Amino acid sequence: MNRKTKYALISGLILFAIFCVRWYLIESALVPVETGTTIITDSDRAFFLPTSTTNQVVHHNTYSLSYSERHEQAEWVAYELKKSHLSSTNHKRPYFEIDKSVITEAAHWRNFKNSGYDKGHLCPAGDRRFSKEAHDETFLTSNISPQNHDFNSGIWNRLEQKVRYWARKYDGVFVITGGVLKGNMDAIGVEGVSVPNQFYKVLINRNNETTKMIAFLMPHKDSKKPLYEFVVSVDEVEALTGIDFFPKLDDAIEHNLEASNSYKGWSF
DNA sequence: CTGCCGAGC
DNA sequence: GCTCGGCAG
Repeated sequence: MNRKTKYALISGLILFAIFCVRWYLIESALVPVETGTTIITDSDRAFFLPTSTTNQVVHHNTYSLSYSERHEQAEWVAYELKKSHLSSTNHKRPYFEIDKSVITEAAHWRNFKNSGYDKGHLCPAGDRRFSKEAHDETFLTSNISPQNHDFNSGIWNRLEQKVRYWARKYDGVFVITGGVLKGNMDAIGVEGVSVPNQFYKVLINRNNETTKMIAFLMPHKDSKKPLYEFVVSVDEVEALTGIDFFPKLDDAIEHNLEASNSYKGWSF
């Protein structure tokens, strides 16, 4: 073996080793990775983004998410719902696609086939009707969680409609939503997508001088109860999920608002 | 609105 | 495999 070949071989091995180590670090969530189709710079979305407990954040054009490889779904999905986003345009529902921006590989929709669970949107298609691109972007498997159909089309749907109502009434809200990926959960499909026992939504609205927030925590089952009975403090959702919701918000404001479970200022 | 599924190509 | 259209909560 000549010198040149030896050099090529060794440098190849080193590069391969680096690749393996990097992959291991990403897979075990030891280093943060940030990927996606867009770069968030200076916007409300960048400001209101929660922390990631899984170290894997993906930015799409109209929403961001933190992916949990272990549970094969997002631990949160975050997006702005502006008043101007609200639209009655109908789009054809496309097929769900695997989110290629998820490095550890997002789940295949086949996991949901015959599972008895809906492919429940986290960022609802109904919130992204202002363009075909935005609408289709919600049909990624990184944006869905297994949901009981009665829950999805029932109380969860009612909550999503309430969010649209507030977006119109209060000139936009920022939404963070997901399943609580804790405790003993059922799992579906070959890849074992976890079925959350609870789902949450955290909303914030900032207008001129005032900032207000509200959080909901719901058991994964349908209910006829009024929505306000599911209001909790943001602190409670944080304690449950380990997610820090508004790390960039002024500490004093953050502390007060997150401790409150009052829904004053949010009309039902 | 939220979805699923079967027929037909 | 994909698309259309019907059906259900």
